[in-house]
Amino acid sequence: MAQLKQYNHEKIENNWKDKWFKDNIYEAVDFSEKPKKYILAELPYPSGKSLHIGHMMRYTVPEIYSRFLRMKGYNVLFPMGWDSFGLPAETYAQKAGITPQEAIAQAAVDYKKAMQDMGYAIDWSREINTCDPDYYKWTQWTFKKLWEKGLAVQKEMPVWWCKELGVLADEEVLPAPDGDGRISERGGYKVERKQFKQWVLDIPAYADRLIADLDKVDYQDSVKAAQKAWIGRKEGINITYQVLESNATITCFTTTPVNWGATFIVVAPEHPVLTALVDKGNTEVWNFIDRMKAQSDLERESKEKEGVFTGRYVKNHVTNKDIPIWVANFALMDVGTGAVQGCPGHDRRDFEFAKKYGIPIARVVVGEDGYDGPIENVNQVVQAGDKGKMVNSDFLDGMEFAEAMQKTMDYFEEKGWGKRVVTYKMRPQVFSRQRYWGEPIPLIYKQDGTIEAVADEALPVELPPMKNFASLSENKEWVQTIDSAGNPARRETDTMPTWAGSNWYYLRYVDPNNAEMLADLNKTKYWFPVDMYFGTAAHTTAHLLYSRFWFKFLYDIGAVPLDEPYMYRMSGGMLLGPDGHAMSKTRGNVINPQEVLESYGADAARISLAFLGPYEGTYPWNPQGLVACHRLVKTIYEAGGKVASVKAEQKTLVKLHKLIKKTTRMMEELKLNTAISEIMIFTNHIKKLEKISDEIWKDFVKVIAPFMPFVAEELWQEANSFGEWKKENSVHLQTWPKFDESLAKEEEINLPIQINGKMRAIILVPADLSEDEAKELAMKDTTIASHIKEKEIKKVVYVPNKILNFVLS
RNA sequence: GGGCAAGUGGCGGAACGGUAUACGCGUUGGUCUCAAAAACCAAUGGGAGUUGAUCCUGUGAGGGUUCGAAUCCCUCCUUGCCCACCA
Repeated sequence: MAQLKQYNHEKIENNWKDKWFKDNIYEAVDFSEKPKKYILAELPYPSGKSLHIGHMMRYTVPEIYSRFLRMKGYNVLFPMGWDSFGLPAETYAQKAGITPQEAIAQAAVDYKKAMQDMGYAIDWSREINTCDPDYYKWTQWTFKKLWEKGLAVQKEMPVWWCKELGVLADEEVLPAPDGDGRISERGGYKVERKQFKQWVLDIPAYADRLIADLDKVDYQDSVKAAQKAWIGRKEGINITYQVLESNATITCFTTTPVNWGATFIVVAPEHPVLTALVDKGNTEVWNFIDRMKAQSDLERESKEKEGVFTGRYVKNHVTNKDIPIWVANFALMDVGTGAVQGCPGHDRRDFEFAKKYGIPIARVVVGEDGYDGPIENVNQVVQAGDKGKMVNSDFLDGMEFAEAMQKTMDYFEEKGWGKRVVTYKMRPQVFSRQRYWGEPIPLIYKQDGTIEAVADEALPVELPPMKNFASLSENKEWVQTIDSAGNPARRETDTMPTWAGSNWYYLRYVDPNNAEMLADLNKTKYWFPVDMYFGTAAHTTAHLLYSRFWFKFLYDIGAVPLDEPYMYRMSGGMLLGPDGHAMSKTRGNVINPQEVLESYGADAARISLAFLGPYEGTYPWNPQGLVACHRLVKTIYEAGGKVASVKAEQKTLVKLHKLIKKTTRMMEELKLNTAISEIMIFTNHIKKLEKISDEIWKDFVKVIAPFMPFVAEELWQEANSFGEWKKENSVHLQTWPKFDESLAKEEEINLPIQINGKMRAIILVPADLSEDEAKELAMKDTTIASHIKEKEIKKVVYVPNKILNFVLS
């Protein structure tokens, strides 16, 4: 009589959690003989009480994958840490009425516990925390190097500002409910645009390398395309115009050969040339400029095109006509040169503007439709970059658009009117926040106004504890310091943005306690590059790009031995609420992971998350799926009661080896959902058996180990009758089972028979038939025979074990 | 407007150019039960039929390549994501 087993997930999970943790069974060993795999998942920023179920979805798949690799014989690094600086933590602390330090200390404990409850195979000896002074010492150190190399510079930038809260980040600002301007998310105060000095990182200096080195890595094409699009490299020409009756010049950037169609110039309201062009007394123009300056880029966009004529002209080099200079809202100071030559005949935006203000419209490009008559409506505008031929453009006439651009640039350079340039859409990235909760920027202002870096020995510049933690500038005592000469000086009170610490956290994992440098070069050499980087789709552009920049910089200063951190990137979607909408408290569709774990256990939670679909997808949470997964775990556990030392039954053996073969391939391809299907199929088979051979059982338990680590450990210990816990006896340190190709193969197969490519019958035949044997057996099938009758067989296509196709006349 | 994905049952999704819809959910019927739940068994793309061996049709639409297409190619449509008055 089979032993009756009762599945009690709570008991099983509590039994193993602590044992695994105490013995750190998932330790990643530096310089091990085994080949290494570095599996990285984006670290969470703790901004709530504990792990969200969305986090669990993001971590469970990489974690199962890392377990598989460990069992496959790799020395696996699967680390975890906390991205703890920045607004989310600060906001959470404020709501909870505690300091960010307290909030993070508690969150780290809670998040870690939640991950242990899920059974995550993390080497906790490598845990890092970006707000730990021993960590941010090196974030500051790297910033100092960036500053020394001239890659961190100060720049006047428009920022959001309000009297009550000071400078605010974009995400802290909301549109005002009455539609008039913006308000702060917290407090609802009126927010305005102001120019402030900000630290920026000159990431565009690395733009070409960031594009070129994509060839060194193996990201998906879509990820590479996104990286390139974000950088936005463009080749074009800067054309300089002399303003008539003035010393001033205006330089316009263009990528299109449409100078014969340029009928006006438009400059951004912030353009410095305006002071030279427009008289102080010209209130119409200045009022317009002031009104535009008060708006943000965000507000200016999506508004109707609006502009004012400055009263000045330039001469178009090629048409020799005087063309007017306008100021308009759609010209942006930080795109190109802040001035555009308006070519309304081919550019929809210029067209709308010209139409509105009665500026002449000239056609210089003919589209594929060949239409070259007068321009009456928007549909006749040939867009830049479109395939088209030049007309009304002197020596360019008849040329293709792209060729004409090259010729135009040659011509303008020859004449000295312009110069070829490369521009990037990517701009220097703002790197300072006027907030408390971030890494202090390790610079000081001397009495004479010059800037000096804090000495290496004085790093880290620690964040002083503050009760009211709005901004460091409020801490007068901390701000006062002395410079290297011993004179009074003032500390920089800006802190770094959230993404400072997350630019290099993956490096620290290889050597988390190093007090001498970011990470030992040999350890970095051993573990890097990251073999697989899992994260959310939202981080595939900016985070990936900025951290690649940061890493390249570290390479340039000799702090790391290679210049690309990640070999492969896997971007995942979101977990939605059961109703198919993003989880939110207001919708009331938030899933509480604690309840899931209590009711169904970690093993069921893990597989239900991995079973939803491929990692890349976005899925609604499926409560029924969870129940089904719980049933699967329970069935497997109870089947353990039927294990006996009996001879392996052939049929089951074949199914086992097919299971191993398929799951191995699926795990390698990261198709965890189908791997779980295979486990279900095998489980459906063994639950019908009277007795299960222990040899088969042990291999099966190893297969399920990465997916359901708790129940697998329990069953493994039982099956081997291990008494007292020993680390080396853990199922998770065993080797992934090998499959026997001859066993994984069916002896009899269903061979589909087609007539003219149409499926007509399936016959059960021995595997690996010759074509003649297959033909003979197929002919015996009545359906096939009736189809063929006396018709002539023109051709036979036979793919062994796959298909037999008769082509009839 | 640009870039990148993706369109398969009632739903999540399977399918190295070779049996379309594996696995799971849901639904329906059955077993068990006083009854319900749970569990188990069976059926489940649509249609026709002499309803247990058959046929037609079917992977967003339309073409093409092929003995054979969800899969490869072309055109179009739709959806999602990212970027965007980008000069």
